[in-house]
Amino acid sequence: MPDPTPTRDQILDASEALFARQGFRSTTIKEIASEAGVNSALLYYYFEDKETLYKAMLSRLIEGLVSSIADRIQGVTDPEEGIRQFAAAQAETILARPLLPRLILRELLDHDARHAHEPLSIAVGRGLVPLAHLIEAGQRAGNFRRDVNPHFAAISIVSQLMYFFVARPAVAVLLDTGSGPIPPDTVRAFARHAGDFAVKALSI
Amino acid sequence: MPDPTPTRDQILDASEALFARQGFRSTTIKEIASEAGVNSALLYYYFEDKETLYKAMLSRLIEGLVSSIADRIQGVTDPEEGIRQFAAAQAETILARPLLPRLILRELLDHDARHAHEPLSIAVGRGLVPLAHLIEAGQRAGNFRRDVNPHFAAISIVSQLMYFFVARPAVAVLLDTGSGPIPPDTVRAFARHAGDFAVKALSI
DNA sequence: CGTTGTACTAACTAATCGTTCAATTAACAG
DNA sequence: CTGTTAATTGAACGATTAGTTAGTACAACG
Repeated sequence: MPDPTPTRDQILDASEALFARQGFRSTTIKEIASEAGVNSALLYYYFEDKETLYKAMLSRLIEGLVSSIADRIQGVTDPEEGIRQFAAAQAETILARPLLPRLILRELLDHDARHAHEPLSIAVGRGLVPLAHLIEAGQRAGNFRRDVNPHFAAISIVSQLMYFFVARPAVAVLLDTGSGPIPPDTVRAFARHAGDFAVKALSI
Repeated sequence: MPDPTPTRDQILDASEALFARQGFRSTTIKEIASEAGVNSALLYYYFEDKETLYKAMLSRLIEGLVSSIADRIQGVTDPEEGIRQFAAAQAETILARPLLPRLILRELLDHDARHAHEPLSIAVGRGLVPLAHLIEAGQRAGNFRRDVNPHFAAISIVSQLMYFFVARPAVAVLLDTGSGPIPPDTVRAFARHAGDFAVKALSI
């Protein structure tokens, strides 16, 4: 991990936005350079090639990501409260960086492509572990049903908000929202629903 | 919708597989032609250009899709049973055509790109409507909690299996499955879990 | 047999895009 | 100022790829 410089960060910011919106292959070096306000040759001064730039961008992303949500449920002892917190934290993380779900889903979809970056898939998978532990704790405490696979349940919980954002065009049809981004109030309402949905599904 | 011919269908089959795995931009005309066993210029005999081919492939997909899952819950009167049937139908549909979720998610992600095809997003959104109706029926009948938004709940239900498939690399990390496709038994087990999860979340 | 239309192909064109490189400017130490 | 290194650029190269064109094979039909 090389030292961050202002220009280098501008390039990473630009590539994050464009890769999220358009994907790896549809995003050109010149587009990124233009968005970052620099000459396209400069990207090769800071990064070896397009793929390296992409992976550097994902690495920077992972650092801030894994901690952000997992930390939020670290101190929580009550499993029910932990699940609600998790959903809320997921929603706030995404609201703060709306491009995140698209970036992650694209990476998962392109996992077997040449430019893929295993660490992200692994990080996403590992991000589910504390959630599964929380559910197991609830089962041991007698609050949650024991006939539920904690791993499956963890997937069910994260899937809701992920899909909600990524399937925005379809969700907009159903909710009759406009074509722009989904209003933050609606997002928070859905996050409360998702937490509630999971807690009710798990509780005895 | 032009008359289907064997060669035309071969081309559509090949493009479906390749677009699902690699996305629109990463898939070349020659690749599709090679997979279909024909010369690349022949694609321009049957289709105007790459984008038209892509849209034709999606149109063919939608026809068989919307009916397939929606029909399955058409005759069902018991809402609880309907939700379980929906999850099972979703799983069987995907098991029969494993490329479906990736194709749909890619299209949703690329919705604002040039090659996008609104009809699919609309079809996916509309596919949720009968599910929402089922939940409303359950609420009226007094079986389901009334403090749940039926639209939100419909999203929660479909999201589970969608994410389960699309996030395969991350799911594999959590479940400690290998790198290949997830075993059908595991898929069906998750589908049962998803139906159960939803029913328990909704029931009073 | 000649004509006509359909299915199909090899070879080419034009444009795009990742990448390189020589040259220019900015930063700054002595 | 001067020399040295780091940061930045314009212009070009080479590879890839969507799309075109001109033509061939062949069946149907008169």
